[in-house]
Amino acid sequence: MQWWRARYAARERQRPRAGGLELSRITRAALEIVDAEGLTALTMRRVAEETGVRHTSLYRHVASRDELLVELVDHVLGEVAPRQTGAGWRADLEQAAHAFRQVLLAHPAVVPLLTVGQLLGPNALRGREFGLGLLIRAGWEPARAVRIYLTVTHFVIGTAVLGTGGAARGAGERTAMTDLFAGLPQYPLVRELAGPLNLPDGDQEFAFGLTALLDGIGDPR
Amino acid sequence: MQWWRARYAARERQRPRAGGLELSRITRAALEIVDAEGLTALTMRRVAEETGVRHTSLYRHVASRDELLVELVDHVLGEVAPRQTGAGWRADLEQAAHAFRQVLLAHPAVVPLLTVGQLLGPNALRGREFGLGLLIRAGWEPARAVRIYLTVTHFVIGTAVLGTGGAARGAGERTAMTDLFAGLPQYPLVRELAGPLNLPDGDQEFAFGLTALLDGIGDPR
DNA sequence: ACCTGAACACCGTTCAAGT
DNA sequence: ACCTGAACACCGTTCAAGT
Repeated sequence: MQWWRARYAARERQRPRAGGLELSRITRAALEIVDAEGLTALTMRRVAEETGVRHTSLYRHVASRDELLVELVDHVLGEVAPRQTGAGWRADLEQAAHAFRQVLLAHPAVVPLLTVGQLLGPNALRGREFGLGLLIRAGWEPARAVRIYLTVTHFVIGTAVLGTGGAARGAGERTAMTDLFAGLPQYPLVRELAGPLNLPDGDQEFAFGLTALLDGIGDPR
Repeated sequence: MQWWRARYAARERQRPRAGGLELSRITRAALEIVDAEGLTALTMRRVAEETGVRHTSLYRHVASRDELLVELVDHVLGEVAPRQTGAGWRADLEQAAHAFRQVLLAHPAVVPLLTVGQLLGPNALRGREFGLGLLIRAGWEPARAVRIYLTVTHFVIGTAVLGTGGAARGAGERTAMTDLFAGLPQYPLVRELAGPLNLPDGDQEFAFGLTALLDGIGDPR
């Protein structure tokens, strides 16, 4: 998207009135709503209500609801704070992946939004720079570093988006599912393994997958 | 979701009038709309128009738009036809993963829907049975088989959902992105690697990730 | 430059009424 | 049992008018 270039330019034009609206207030209100009540609760009217303004005023700061969502995503990405462990590139990468995952788990309603477009906001780019630097300093050839960076990033987002969909199910739903399976004799394995299949252990699956992925990737050179 | 149990029951109650509506006609119309014009074009009014009926009639066959989406997802899953290669469990699993991916690529607008809930339709369960059978026959311990099956399945869906978001960008958008990066000196690596970072080679990334994943998983025992 | 009020087109869903 | 028509509440977005 060339959105971000236009956004960067639009922000310069902004000259907030004393006590008036600001983009950051809108984004913050949006995140609060979404954290508390999910994505469907995030309407322009609701955001306006929360920021003490009429909903049509929002269009002065944001071109559309979609643009608000893009801003929201990068705002959340700003919470990721990867650090160097001093224990080598793989430990650094694993630490960054876990830090990223933790932020996503803290804002499950935002996660689906990470899949709709490219992540090109300032915070997303900061993360890219960090990840690529890590891998290149470790000796990976640039093209390979890009591949590894994208693969791991997509793995983190992918497991998060699938986990939060499934994580919505409580214990009640889980037993209902086991009941459902019990009534389907045509799928013996599905039925027999209903327990582990329906256990929402996203963290273990994440750790298993990340380890396998990095084991398979190996070392530079 | 206990949806499916209710759905299975509701279908029994159905007694279609000659020339009347049928769930399968609704689902097929929905897929056509979504394939041609994307998910936002899939409104109840639009589906009704396509099936030659008033939009309120749809609620006789489907409880809500969400339920229509669930039916649509399982309908698409029905197109996946994994087969045994005779070249071992890993080849079988890779073949199934590719077959799954191909179906998802053929219906990009449906892909995001695979992330909203559990996949419990009849076609989804058929796929589970196939995948689990494959792994258990290969000698994997049941709990391990479940883990591997879910990890690979989630990998396929995850890369598809992220790829189709990025795949929307044409050549024009790609150069616009490279231009954007060129103007951001604070991210030297992002800037230097803009080419590979913005090249939409989802298939290669998929192959790379799947190979790494399975390499890392290793062999049974 | 920013905010407001009225208005538009478009949703999903409900329900009483017909056959 | 299935289909229809009218109606409801709720969206995102536009635009002329105010300060």
